[in-house]
Amino acid sequence: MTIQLYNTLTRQKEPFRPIEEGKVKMYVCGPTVYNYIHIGNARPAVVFDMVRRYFQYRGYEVKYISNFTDVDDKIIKAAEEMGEGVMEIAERFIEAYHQDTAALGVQKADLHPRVTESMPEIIDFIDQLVQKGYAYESQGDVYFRTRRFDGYGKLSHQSIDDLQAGSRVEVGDRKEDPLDFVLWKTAKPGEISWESPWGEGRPGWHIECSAMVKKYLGDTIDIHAGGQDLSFPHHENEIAQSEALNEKQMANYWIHNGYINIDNEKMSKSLGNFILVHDIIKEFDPEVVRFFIVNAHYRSPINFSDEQLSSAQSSLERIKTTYQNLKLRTEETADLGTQPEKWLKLIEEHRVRFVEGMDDDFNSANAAAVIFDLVKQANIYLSENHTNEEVLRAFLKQFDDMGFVLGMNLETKEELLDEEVEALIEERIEARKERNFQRADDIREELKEKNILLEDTPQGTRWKRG
RNA sequence: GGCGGCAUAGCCAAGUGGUAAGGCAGAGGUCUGCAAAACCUCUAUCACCGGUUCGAAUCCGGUUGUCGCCUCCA
Repeated sequence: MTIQLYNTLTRQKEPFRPIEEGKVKMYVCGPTVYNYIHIGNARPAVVFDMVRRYFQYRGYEVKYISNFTDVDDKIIKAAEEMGEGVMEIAERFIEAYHQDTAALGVQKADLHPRVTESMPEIIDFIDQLVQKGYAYESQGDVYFRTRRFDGYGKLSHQSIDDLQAGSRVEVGDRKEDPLDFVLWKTAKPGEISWESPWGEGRPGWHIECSAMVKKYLGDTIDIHAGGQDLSFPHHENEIAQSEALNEKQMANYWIHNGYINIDNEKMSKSLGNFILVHDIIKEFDPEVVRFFIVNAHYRSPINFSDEQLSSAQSSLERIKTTYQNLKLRTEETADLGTQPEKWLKLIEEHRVRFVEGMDDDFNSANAAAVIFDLVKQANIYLSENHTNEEVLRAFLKQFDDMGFVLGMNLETKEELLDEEVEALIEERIEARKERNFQRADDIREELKEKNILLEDTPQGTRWKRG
């Protein structure tokens, strides 16, 4: 089976065929760093991390690049408001980005190139477009001649005339045509700027990705990804720039994640209805947030609410409890289970179903359903008196693999309890042996107030944090 | 105005031609000293109308609702 993925370019699912056997070159548009990231920004980070993990799981070598836009109008504005330098602001929020995404289980990209570190390539890119007649200088700005590029609109499936008919296309008096977009902006006095053949200035927003993709991954890459709102105009413009210059298809597959909504409306910085990852992880475990995101298909819009997160929390708890119980049982089981073959076969069937789910355009919602099915089977198995170590390990291995792909670490950190609590648990075990249930219940109640929940299982008393 | 998505149980969410995955919540039962966890059982004909088909949530046409893109945005 090959992996099928929905290509925005063709609007259909296509089998994935890499440019180079066994390898995936992938570029994901990263954030403009002038604030903490919100949940909407977190979604592409999480889902494309999952895509990357799945390719890894399937044995591909993935080269994954994600940029930082560290100079642009919004950062300049933020810098003015906060009375800080542009570079300082960017640096601070890049650091915060790494912290927040790491909390969400996102692996770092192989490279996180920044605009300010790619200036020679960007300038060179623009220069070549000018030489080829695809761009022109106008009072220190440089614009792309949109109509010159034949395929314009092929990603967003809009005809160039429809776009022009849209009333919102900005008409700049420096432009030859309202559809033209800026590649290089001349600097206002005092603004951060770089030298160029067209004077002091800085890059327009779209050119950076074209330049970085070319520099780090080449003229044609396998997958270019980003949020749905980037498909137009950002990705459309990237295609125009790159393909005008390179005369090769920029990316074979374009994939876009759906929005995160609040009260059914798109979460966005400009609407102001956003929730920062930074804040939400004070309330919910970051892995709950990740599970919530991964539990829906990446192209579907999802509504964000505390209620939904609580639901995700309970769901995740179910998986973890079973995983824990499997672990516990391996420590004390003997190899005397009956019919191990039957169970090993069943686990294998779940493995196959999981792969089928993920192969189908990274359908993690279906993949998650497989996990829950396996949880149920594991629970049934655990209720048997005799278990077999090989089977238990096979269950654990399968959960580990699926957890890796979805980015969930099912292992709980070994936490130590303080001596006082330790002693109370011991006392309670004794009390129960003596059938002094009153005392046992009192202790359980007392520990509950300390957020430590006790569970009496056939294998003994277990505790967990509430 | 142009283009596109979505509409499945109380909530969330898969399913794109053969009679509705999974999770959360709820009800009943089993197990347990009790509780927790777990297991078993129960809860939908898929917005509406019409068409194609032996057969449609799934295809086609229309209606309604809703969201989004066409402007910075993940």
